[in-house]
Amino acid sequence: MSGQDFFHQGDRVAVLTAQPLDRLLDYRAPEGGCFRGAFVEVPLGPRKVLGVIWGNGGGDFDSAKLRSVIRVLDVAPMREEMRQFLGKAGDYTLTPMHAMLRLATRAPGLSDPPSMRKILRLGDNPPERMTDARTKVLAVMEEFGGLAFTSRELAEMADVTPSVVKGLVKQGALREEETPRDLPYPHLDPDLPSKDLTQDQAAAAAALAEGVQSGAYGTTLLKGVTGSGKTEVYLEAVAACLRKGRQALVLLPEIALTAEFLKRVEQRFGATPAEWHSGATMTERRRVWRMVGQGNAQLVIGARSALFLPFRDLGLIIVDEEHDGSYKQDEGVLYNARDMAVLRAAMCSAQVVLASATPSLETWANAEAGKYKRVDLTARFGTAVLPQMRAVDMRAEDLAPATWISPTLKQAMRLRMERGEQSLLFLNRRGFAPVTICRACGSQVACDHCDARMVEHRFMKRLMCHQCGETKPVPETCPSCQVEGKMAPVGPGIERLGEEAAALFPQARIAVLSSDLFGSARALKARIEDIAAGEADIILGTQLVAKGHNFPLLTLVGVIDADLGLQGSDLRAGERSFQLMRQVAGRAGRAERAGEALMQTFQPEHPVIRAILSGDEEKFWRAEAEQRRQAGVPPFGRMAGIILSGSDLAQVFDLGNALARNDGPLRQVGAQLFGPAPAPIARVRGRHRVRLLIKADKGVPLQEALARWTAPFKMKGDLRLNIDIDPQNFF
DNA sequence: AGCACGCCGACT
DNA sequence: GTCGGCGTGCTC
Repeated sequence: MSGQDFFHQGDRVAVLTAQPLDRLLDYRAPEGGCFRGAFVEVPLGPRKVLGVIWGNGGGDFDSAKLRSVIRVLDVAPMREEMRQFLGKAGDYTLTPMHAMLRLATRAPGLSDPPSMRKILRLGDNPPERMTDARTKVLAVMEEFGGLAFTSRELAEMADVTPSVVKGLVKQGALREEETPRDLPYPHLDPDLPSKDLTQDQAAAAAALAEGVQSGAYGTTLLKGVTGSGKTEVYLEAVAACLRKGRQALVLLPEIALTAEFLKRVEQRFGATPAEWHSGATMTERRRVWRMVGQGNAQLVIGARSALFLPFRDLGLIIVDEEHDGSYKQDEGVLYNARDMAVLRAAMCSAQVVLASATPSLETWANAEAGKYKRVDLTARFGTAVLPQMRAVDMRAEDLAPATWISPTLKQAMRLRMERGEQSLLFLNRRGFAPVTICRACGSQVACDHCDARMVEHRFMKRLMCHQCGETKPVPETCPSCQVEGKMAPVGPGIERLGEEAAALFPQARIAVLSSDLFGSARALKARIEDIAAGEADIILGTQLVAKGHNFPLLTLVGVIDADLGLQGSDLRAGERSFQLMRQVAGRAGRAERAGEALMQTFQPEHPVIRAILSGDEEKFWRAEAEQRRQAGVPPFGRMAGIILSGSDLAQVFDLGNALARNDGPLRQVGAQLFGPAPAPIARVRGRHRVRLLIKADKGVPLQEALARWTAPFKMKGDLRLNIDIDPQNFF
């Protein structure tokens, strides 16, 4: 601990604001003084901004010019461990502190006083004249005496008009009270009966609970195949955490999954927990933020940004589907929520549970090295069994041009149709056709703003760039050679696959699940529920369907192009294909019927395909780990990506070359520099992008070297430099 | 981030 | 003459 924790009026204090200044500003402590960590409002130029008392003032600023903190805000002060967490996370990701503070204050109305509303309590004077309506109201008050209702809520619950309630208030039978509008979340009861756990599950739950009870930091990989009851198991860890009186956080990769998850929490703990994600309303966000800080929210279900909520006593973080790519933020502050969860837990002596059927190689290696504990769930819950996995060798299949469903797969689907079961076809390509080509000159339609091909979306009758979202009509004449009527779609997208399936099975009910076909997460969720209830015979899906939805009638999964993602220079391609296919295969046969997974591939002897089919995951990971170790890449070496962008390509490249010429600080730590080279998508929204890649041995102070290296470069005009530590895609 | 200051072009 | 373009720099 450095320095004092309380500052008297007039003391010099250093304040961190969310304004993009790369230093703290000194102020005088306000009337009444303030504690370190207090959220305050400070004058900055002509404005008032939010800040946090960070510590003693530095002193090199003219004291005559010092201004005073305006006031201390009425929210829980930032805790010491949170300040440390922000500092370390900022150091790790090379993010300036003002941006870290912004992450930690993503709630509206922090500088407003807590908003109030009128609620009703039982008064001292029973009403002189009793009526039926009045009896009903008072009965409700008796029954839920401890709870607070507004007059509208009370009237609704008692099934009377608001004027009855008003009359009772006037008589003094009820009295009005001002309370904060942001109410504590309902109490969750960890001692409600849990679902029956198998022996395997109970043992796993006990192991996790033991960690939580220790009250110390620890990370555990909870590895369980789809349907093994991971959720039930880690909810027991949550129960242990709640019993200890500490708060818990469950991170989910996909908003669409939260609704289903909330139901399970309610079943287990008797009430709904707090929810934090981008879709939440302002009011909800404000309530969550404040209640979490006061310790009045025991459990938060959230997206990755929930990691930056001001927990009062966080004891457990669950990262569900920890391998999911969406935990890596790829815009603004670049951080990986999985790694930040571990960091935050270490700072506040909490436990982390990384749950996945197909862990990331990083997590697998950490468990292997003994840095993480590992708990395996092997048996599938109930009577469900793992699907049979089989490759369909596409070289031997007789396929008509512009079709992608092999006879073998078709036959398997027909069988499901006859049995009244569901089939799912997986193709990770949105739209109708990934390429539109001119049959006269061979040119492909590209985006005008990016170096990406335009993807045809037939349902909206336009071409779309998946990079920037730009759309244009499908051209009649070739933009390149002006020949008319020769433009043709090439390759399959999920929509086109839908047409093929409809032609093969005209009587089947076909559901296409692709993110761009749904306006809202709500609509998507509703559709998924319908499908789970049997509202479709054939389901076609992109990435979306690989994410843990439960379809009881599903017994066949067909992977249309298992080779997608195997090729290319992306180091993680093998890992990703493996995870995706295991996950998708796990979709089949979750209930009592046995499932089957068919993978259409042109290279059935590829090690990744073989590892998936063999079902020997450990073998796959060991081989993959060995490859990475030899290449000296994560998790056995360190990497960082630099993305330079700007509207003028020459300027961007000049900067890249200047950086490469002056790489002294990098060479000092033995790091290698690659590039500059055009980024794979070299242009996004009219901005040119150039990429540099840095590779270093594990254990070198890479961040520090990067900071020293890039600091001398001033960004002129619209030039931007972004540093991505541990990049996910290092093309 | 905002918001000032400031130094050049085309208007009432 | 002055209104206004956005480059540069400051905010305790």
